[in-house]
Amino acid sequence: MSSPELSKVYEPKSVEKHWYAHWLKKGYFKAKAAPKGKPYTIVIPPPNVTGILHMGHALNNTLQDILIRYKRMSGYRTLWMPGTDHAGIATQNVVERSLREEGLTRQQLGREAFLERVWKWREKYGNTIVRQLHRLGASCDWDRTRFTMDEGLSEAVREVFVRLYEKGLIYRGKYIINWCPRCQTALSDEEVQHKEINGHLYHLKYAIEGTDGHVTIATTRPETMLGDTAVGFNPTDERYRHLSGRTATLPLINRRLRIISDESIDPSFGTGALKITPSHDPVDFELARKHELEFINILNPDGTLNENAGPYAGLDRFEARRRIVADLEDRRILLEIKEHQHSVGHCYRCSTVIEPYFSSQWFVHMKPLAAPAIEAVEKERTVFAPKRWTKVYLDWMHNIKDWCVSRQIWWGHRIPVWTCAACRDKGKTAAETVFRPGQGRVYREPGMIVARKDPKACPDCGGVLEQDPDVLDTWFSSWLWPFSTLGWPEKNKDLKFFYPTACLVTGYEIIFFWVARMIMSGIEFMGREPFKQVYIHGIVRDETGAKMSKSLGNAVDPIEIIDEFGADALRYGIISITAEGQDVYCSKEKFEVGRNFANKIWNASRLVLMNLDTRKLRPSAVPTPAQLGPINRWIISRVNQTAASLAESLDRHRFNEAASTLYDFIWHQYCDWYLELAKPTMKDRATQWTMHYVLERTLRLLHPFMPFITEEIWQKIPHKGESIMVSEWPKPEKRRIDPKLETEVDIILGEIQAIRNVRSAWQINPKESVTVAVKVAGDTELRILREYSTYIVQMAKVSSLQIGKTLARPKESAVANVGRVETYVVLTGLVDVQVERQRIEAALADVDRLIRGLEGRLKNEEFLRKAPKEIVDKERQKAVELESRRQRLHENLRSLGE
RNA sequence: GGGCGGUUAGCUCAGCUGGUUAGAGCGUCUGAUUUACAUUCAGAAGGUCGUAGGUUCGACUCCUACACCGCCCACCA
Repeated sequence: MSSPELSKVYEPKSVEKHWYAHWLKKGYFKAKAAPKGKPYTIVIPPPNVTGILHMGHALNNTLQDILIRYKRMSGYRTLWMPGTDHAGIATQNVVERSLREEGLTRQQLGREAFLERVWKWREKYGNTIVRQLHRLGASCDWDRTRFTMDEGLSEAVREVFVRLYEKGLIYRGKYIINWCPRCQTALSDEEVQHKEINGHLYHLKYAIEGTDGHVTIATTRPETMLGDTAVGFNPTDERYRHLSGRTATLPLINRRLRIISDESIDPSFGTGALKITPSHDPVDFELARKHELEFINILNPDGTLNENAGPYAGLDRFEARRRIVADLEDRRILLEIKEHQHSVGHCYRCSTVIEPYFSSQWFVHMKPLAAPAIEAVEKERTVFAPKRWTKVYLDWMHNIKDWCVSRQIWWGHRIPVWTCAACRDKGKTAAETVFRPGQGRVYREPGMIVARKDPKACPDCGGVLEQDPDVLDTWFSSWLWPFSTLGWPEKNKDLKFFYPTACLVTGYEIIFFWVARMIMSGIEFMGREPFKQVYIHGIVRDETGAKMSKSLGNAVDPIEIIDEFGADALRYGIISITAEGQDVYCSKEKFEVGRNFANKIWNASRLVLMNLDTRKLRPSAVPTPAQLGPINRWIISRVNQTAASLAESLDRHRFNEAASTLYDFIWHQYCDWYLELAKPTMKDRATQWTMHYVLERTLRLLHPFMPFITEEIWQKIPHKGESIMVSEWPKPEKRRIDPKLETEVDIILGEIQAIRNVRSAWQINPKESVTVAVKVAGDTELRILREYSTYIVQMAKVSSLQIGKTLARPKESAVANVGRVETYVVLTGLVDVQVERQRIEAALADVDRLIRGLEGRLKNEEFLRKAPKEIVDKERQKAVELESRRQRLHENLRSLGE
């Protein structure tokens, strides 16, 4: 950079662009495996290719970048692995929407042409989020960017499918699954969001064949009655026992229904009698299997009713509900409609009400995979932070269900299963009816082939093969992310060096979807859990607590914040409000704090640069302690103390604490106190050396949080090395930490504040100097105050300062008490006795209150006996101090009376 | 139905293993400003830490119950 001068206000835009390009060019983000190095790996939670950066991403990625930059500076071989996720359903939806604007459907286009469109779409828009991450300052190794649909990762998916299949953990089965009629695909249980809905409970009367009687059932979905094949009740239920073995008649279409009894039916719900719809309800499905009932599917994949619905065929499910309710009412079959709140499943991608749907799908049997993953967390080989998520994880894992992995969409990894129609037709039994997953037996169907490489023809008969039309759940590729991105199944150096990763940073909404499954796959395929720590952060919400979303229009756009305030301000702002694991409430104003902070740092640096004689300053020529003097030594001690507490905060993932430690140090200690104290001596070598030492160190400490501004300033002040981002993380220099000195300086700062307080209370013009007398109790204070008196004079605008142990209170003076020091500020002609009396009395009341509390404790035998000695001593000392202050205040009051 | 998180200054939130005179930012009020910064400086006001019990020498902090807000899980036909 040419000119060492800084502009008056920090302008992030050009700075950010310049340094990010520079870092990229220099290859600082690149990770190289080196057998002797210590690895530190983070894999990015791959954002959807369809995604645009929102505040959740900003938080998630800032956290990762802080860790990575911190560890990089600390000497680790860091790899932050980036990439994106093909997001099957979401991406397909987006592309279909754009097709619809052209009046087209994917079916009209056909599978291949549609997929071409998706790839084109991804070429055009898929990089948006990556570019946005650049603007955030993310130091990912971009050359390694992976995509879940690229060649290598697709190979990993195949390999995993086949291995699991060969282990007998993958099978096809006909089950009730969750069906989204809009996306027209199966969903896993995790992809269903349950919402409380105010619905209705309909009581319907089913006639009993051969009698005049009837049975009344209750249902929330009356349209499903068309799929009923039985009626049930609890065997202990006296009301219905007489119906055992009889037959009921389904209204409207007069189907004959068996009447069964089963313990699982709750007699206290509704009427105690249950209509059984095996194809459209998971509970009924189980009952039907047990009692060997008939399965009747009444739905088309798009949610309309099919030919089994008789007169209602072709109607949409909700329209059918209205019509059926009306018809039942007409025929006096509908006895009652009750308000009824219940939870209804919705598609997590499009919010459509899902239907339990009977169909043939591929499943992964999870129990055997879960067992070692449970152990990994129980034995703390993988640790959650905050800890409470451990239980959430374990509960889910202990109750894990088989994973439905087939999706009836086109965008995704095609299921590597083929069927030879000829061989299938020759086969006699359907193997799936006897297959038991997890028994070490491999699932087989006649004519079925599962293969790593696309087979050309049937290996048995040479006949034509047809591939399963379905694709795999997107999470079936994401769960391999920590090792598939490193080249697995190939064995290579990177995989060996960078796996397992150090820390996974993510939000709690994907613990089941992603985190748990990665732990399982990591152990299964790599033999080791994929990360040592899982840091779970909160979700970003708006100021009313609503989840931010584009559709609600409440989203604060991170890119807008970067444009207006700068990336560092965004990063600082979002981190400063992130208490461990707590949700984040976000509004634009929060980022002003970050901008102001950046500006403060900028201007402090300007001041330092304006005064620094960069030609004469030799950072290596350390002044002696005597040359430095107390104030320089104080700030040097402080910065090292700050470095120590910062490292601790970071290691414990207390990011907001780390942020506020830096804020407080830079703003209040370095700027407000040190630089102001140092102003008169800024041309001195000791001060110059100190200003620079502290600033340079501070910039490095701050760099992981605010990478751009720190690089910009660092480059303009004397420094060692070519970039702050590859400079060394400042370890605290313990020998420069001096707690005794800090206590002394604190007394002086308190003294200055006390005088300022008096001045302000009496409205003394800041330009006017005051005469001050300070009475101290002991020799220590006397020494300290004398030693630092020039600073008091300077900072509190004092013209004459008297210090002594036996001073009389000057006439017409106001008094301030701090610790064991009493300060008189002369206010000739200003003192209003009444006002001063009130001030002293207020202070006295305060002291009295504290003394009462202390005395209570010190008179308490048990306290004296049971409390630790240090605490008791501390309290005693406090009591002595407060007592002397009380006396002084009383004296002050008396002297007012003159 | 089970579980989790929250309830602290007007607002938004820190406060980690019990011992401080309970903190910050924003907002409010008082005052300042010919060069580091008004994206600023100095000072101030403002809190019975959701409620009720309990443990303890000592509770914002630990325990129990309750209330309200939010979230997650569960086959509430």
